[in-house]
Amino acid sequence: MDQISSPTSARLRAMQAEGLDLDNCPVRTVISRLGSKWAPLLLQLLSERPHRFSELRRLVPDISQRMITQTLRDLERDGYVHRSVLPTKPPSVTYSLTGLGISMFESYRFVFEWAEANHRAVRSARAAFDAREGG
Amino acid sequence: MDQISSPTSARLRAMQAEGLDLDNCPVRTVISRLGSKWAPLLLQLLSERPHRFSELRRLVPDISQRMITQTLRDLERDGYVHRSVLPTKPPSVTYSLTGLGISMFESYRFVFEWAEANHRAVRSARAAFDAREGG
DNA sequence: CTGGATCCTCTATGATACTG
DNA sequence: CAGTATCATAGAGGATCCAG
Repeated sequence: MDQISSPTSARLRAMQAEGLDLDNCPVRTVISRLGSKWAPLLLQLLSERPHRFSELRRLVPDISQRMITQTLRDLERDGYVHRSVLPTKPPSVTYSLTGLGISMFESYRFVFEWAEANHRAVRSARAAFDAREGG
Repeated sequence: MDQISSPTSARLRAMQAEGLDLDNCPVRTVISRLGSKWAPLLLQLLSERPHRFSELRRLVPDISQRMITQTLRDLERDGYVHRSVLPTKPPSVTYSLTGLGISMFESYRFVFEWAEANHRAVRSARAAFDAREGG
C-alpha cells in the first residue's frame, strides 16, 4: 500500500528521509481540489450541459463573482473544464466539461447521488450527536 | 431540477423570498464536509480497517494532533465514524466506519480509484496550463 | 457580459504546552 | 495514549469598484 501524506516541518524531514513522495499523493492532487466550497456545485451544473458565466452565477445565487471566476479557473487548470470565448459584443463565455472532466464526474457523481439519497440521515446524525454533547 | 445554493446578503434575501432552501442542499450538507483537507485521507484508511488514534497519526505524518482529533470528531458527528474507547491504562481508542460511513464510502471510493488512475493526467494539465499562462 | 484588482474578514489549520 | 487548551497565521472567501 502507498503512504498517504505530505509533511511540513520536523516530521516532514523525517518522512523525506524515508523517501516518501507526498506531493504525488492522488488524494491530495485530485480529491482535495474537487472538495472546495464551490467546485462540486459548478461541476454538477456543468455535468448537465455547458453553461454561460452568468447562468452559473444565477444558479448558484450566493457565490461571489470573484469565487466563480477563480473556481472555474482552477478547474480549467486541472483539465476538467474548457473555457470558450465568443468574441461577440459584449463577450460571451461558455464553460463545459472536457473529456477528463466527464471521465472524472462519472466517478464523482456517485457521491452526489449518495448525498441526494442520504443527506437527511447525515443531518439526523448531526442533530443526535449535538443533543448528546449539549446534554 | 432542484436549485443548488444558499445565499448570504442581498442575494440571499432575494432567494429566500423565492422560497429556496439552501441549508437543505445535499451537496453542501454532505460533499463539502467530505472534501476537507484531512477527511478523505482518514476515511480511506478507516475504509480498510479500524484504526487506533496513533496509527492514523503515523500513517498521515503531516497531520497535527489537533486536526486529527477535530476531523475524526466531525466525521463522528455526521455519523460516518464510530469512536470506541477501551478503558485500559493508558486508554486505547479505536475508530471505525459506521454503517452510514461504509455506505457512503462505497460511492466515494470511485473517486479515489479515479484519482489513483488519473492524478498524473491532472498534474500534466496543470503544468500545461501554467506553461501557457506563464509564457 | 465577463472578468481583474483591491481591501478586508473570518475560518481552517499549525505549533506548542499541558493533562487524565 | 489520546486527547484539550491556547496562541498565532496563512489562505479562503466576500464586498466593492473598475475595465475591455
